[in-house]
Amino acid sequence: MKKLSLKKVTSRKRGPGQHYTIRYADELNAAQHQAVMHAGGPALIIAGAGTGKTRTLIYRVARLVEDGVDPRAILLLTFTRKAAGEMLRRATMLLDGRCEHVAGGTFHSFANQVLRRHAKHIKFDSSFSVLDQGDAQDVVNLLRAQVVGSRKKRFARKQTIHNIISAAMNRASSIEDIIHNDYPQFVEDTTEIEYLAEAYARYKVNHNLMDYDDLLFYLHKILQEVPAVREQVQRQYKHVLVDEYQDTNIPQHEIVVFLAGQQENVMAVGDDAQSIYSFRGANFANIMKFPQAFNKECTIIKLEENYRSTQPILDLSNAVMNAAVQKFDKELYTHRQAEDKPYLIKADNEEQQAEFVVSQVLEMREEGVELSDMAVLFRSSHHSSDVELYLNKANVPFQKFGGFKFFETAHIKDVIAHLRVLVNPRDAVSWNRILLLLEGIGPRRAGAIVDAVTEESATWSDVQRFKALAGNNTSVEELFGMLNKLNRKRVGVDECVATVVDFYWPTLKRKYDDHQKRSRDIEMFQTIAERYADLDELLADMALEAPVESLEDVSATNDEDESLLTLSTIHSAKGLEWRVVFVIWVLDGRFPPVRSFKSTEDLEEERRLFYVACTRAADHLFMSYPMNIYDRETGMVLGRPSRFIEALDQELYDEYTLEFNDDE
DNA sequence: CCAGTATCCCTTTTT
DNA sequence: GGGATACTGG
Repeated sequence: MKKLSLKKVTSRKRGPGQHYTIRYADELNAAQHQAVMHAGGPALIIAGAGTGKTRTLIYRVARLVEDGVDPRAILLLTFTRKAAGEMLRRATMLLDGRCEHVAGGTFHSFANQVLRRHAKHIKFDSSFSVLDQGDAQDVVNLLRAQVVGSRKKRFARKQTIHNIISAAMNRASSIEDIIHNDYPQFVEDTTEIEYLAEAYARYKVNHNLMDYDDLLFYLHKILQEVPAVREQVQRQYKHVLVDEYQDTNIPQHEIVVFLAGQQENVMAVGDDAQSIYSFRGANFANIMKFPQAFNKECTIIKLEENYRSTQPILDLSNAVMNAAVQKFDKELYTHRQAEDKPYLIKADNEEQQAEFVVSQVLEMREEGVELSDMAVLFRSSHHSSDVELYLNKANVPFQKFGGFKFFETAHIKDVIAHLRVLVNPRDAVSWNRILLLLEGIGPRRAGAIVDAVTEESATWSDVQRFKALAGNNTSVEELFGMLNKLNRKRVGVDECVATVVDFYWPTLKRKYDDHQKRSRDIEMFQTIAERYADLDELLADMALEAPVESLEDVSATNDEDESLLTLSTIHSAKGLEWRVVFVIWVLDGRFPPVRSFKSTEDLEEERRLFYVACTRAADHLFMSYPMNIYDRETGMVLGRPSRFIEALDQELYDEYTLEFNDDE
């Protein structure tokens, strides 16, 4: 079966294939090898789950570097920072340290880098602040107040308004269309929302702020409208590799086309069956249209052999996708046989489901499976709360991905807001936030001070003026005293953060009953902040590449090498794999959720999400659901397994109920 | 003008 | 369980 290949031993002549240290042909299958060796021009790799997509990208990076391509001229775009870091680490292990210099990261962090360098072309200052989701909503809320006053009826909430504006950007569509299609209940408010969208855009320009969508929008704009920047970027990157292409939206797709330049050395990797980000404007049709975007002919390569999962797991996963409305032209196969079929576990209630997961995890650990080889996956981040509780009880260390993030908690954002005004004094939202924390300052006085302090001619030393605006409130004086001190003395990041934390400490105690727990988070933040030499960089990273772990694991990870169980939303689990995977809450109404029932499109996205969940498992797949759960929204009593499972041939899985054992 | 409380509504996934 | 809003008391 093994192919023989000729290998030159002594030749040091330049040219492809004559000086490789890695035996590509032996270590890759034919399709992977073709992708790795692809010389240049556009290429699309359609890669099913577990078919060695990441491996292929890594080997390609190594191959390019071995062929003498400057690592800094290779750009590797991914969706999560986790994925980018992991890939470069593996490439470095495979080849050598040269791979560390490969340019890479998420679309957003790449945009951030380019835009800071060329900010003047789009009339921004290079010290612009990046707004995360919550910050962006706060800005919208500030403007919303102007509109809402004149209305009797309930007006859309800040989150909804921001979602609409964001959806219009990401789908390259108009506000009107988005409201019409997705938010019909706000059709009469279209004019106001359109006005708010404009006001929001203006506000961000005036205050030197960018949200996530702006990063992509302005990168797109600068590449389109400023030839000098476009050509410079195109010269810099000789090869562009994009992972998870099925999750790109229209602006991202166009950015990739710009980056490709004349040479069109761009390789996109993705799986149409794993498109799970349509809420962000991604459309799996994008990946289908990819080949037409270029002048040169696009090479298309399919990877279909799965190296991850056993055949029974693949059989079930394939069956899930075969029932899709839009069929995908792909059937995964493997040589990994096993007798163990996926398990479907019917629990009486939520607690029993959680107990089952924990006891099964412990049992597998007894059998020698590391905790880090196991994961519990779920549709929505709050689905894991019972499991978390029981894991804590049983002293099982875990880390959780997805859902609410550490840096989005109120107290951390409070501290960050103080730092933000130091870097960007025009950041009115942060000013507003920190002023409202002071005792005796409400929306009115805060607003007056924000106006005064963000004026063009304002100087912070004008403390008495600000104090007067707040009815001679002394805490205003203290705040400005602290900020002025930091502003004058160019202190290090660590000292700066320490000063702010000291100042914030009494507020924390006053505002939160659980300040003990929260102060530990703040200590954690300080530890992270100390690693930075530059405040700008710290703040940009907090919005763009903040660690995704939530609080729980912070206490759990004290022990460096301790093996941790993973809890994760399915979205955050994309691209990862574990030997043992639990998918919990596979209850019709939770997964898929009730709200997706009436739309075929939404249901199909849920189906793909379910497919992603199942294909994370290498050896064992446990799916569980509790019986008889009441749904407050609809008043329905839910009790059936997910329709994706009910539609399957019963031969594909084994069904179990739970019995109590007394030997605990 | 601020702070505290009561009430109603909505509740996904990520950069 | 959190956010927005309305109302009350200081």
